[in-house]
Amino acid sequence: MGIREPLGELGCGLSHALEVMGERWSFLILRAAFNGLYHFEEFSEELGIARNILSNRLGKLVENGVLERTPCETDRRKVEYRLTEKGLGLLPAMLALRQWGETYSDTCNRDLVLVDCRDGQPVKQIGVRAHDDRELGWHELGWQMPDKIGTPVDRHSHAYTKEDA
Amino acid sequence: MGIREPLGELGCGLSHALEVMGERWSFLILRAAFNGLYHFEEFSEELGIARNILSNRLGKLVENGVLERTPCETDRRKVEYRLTEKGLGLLPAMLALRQWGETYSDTCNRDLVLVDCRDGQPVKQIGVRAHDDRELGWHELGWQMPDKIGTPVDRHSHAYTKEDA
DNA sequence: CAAATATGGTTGCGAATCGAAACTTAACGT
DNA sequence: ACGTTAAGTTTCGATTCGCAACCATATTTG
Repeated sequence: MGIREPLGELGCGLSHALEVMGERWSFLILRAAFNGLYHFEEFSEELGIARNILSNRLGKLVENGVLERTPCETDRRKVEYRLTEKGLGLLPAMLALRQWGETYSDTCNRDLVLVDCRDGQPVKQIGVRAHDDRELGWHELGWQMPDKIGTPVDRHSHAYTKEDA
Repeated sequence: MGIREPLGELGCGLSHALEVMGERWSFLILRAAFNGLYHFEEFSEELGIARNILSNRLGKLVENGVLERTPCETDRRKVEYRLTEKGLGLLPAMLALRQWGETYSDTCNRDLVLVDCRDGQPVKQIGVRAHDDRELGWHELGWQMPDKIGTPVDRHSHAYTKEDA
């Protein structure tokens, strides 16, 4: 029956990431946190999310170490949700998603550009880089076992199968 | 009532990306597609996802231009789902998520490393880069209006508010 | 050709999750 | 003391999910 298998059994880090961030609203809450929102009511108002869901998601993000929950010193009704280091580590993933969305949506808002605040120049499109900084496409990539690193991979010689994972 | 507001009203490209990829399983289907799976039964077996949900997700991914659905030439019972250019464009986002998951999960599988298949060297950690390739953290970034690009941004001089968006 | 099998779904139904609004609890502010 | 604000919790109906069974078509087998 409808019991949700944790998804974490699917092996790779992606599954873990999705367990933490894969629910509706999680990424938008994160975006709001990146944009400097701290309080429950701020998230609620900004996102228009139902309060019970917001409560649940914030709890889960805290539980998973993405946000830190601290009662406010000056006003003890308030609670502050702040990004942890782990949460900040999601910036590349979030930005990559955003850039992808911007590239392929014709309706989304492009009024603000993410820039290097030192010089005001836009950041680069996020991509996959080799150790020597070359940009790599999917066809230039392959999976290798940790003990065989450094051995070139004959990509596309075989399709992916369970045995590979 | 539980009617799902499209989320797309939240402005930026992230909302659009989440509308396309934000549902449970979507990213794992994509990962499977990147790993060379083409057919309904392959996805079904690999992921253990319910068939109706798989059908629905594949349909949505096709509808959104991430996958292309083509009946197989040689066996017309079969259907091939292949990544489009738009779908391939999700590689950085997916990899960033995976890397994040690997960094912060202690249980996930690290038996395979993504490498540059030319030389077998692992790819770099995905990050945000300035136009001159410096790596940037969140505190070095700011939002700028398109017509003011090139003007340094005084980050953190003000918190994010609705007016900024 | 008929029957069996493979592939890619669709349908029905119960369980889990989501969403909106009302309610609760505790802390300020005056 | 009284109203207000902040952060949730509860309630309840709507939606979605997961499982199993069923269906439609194409291919293989006898």
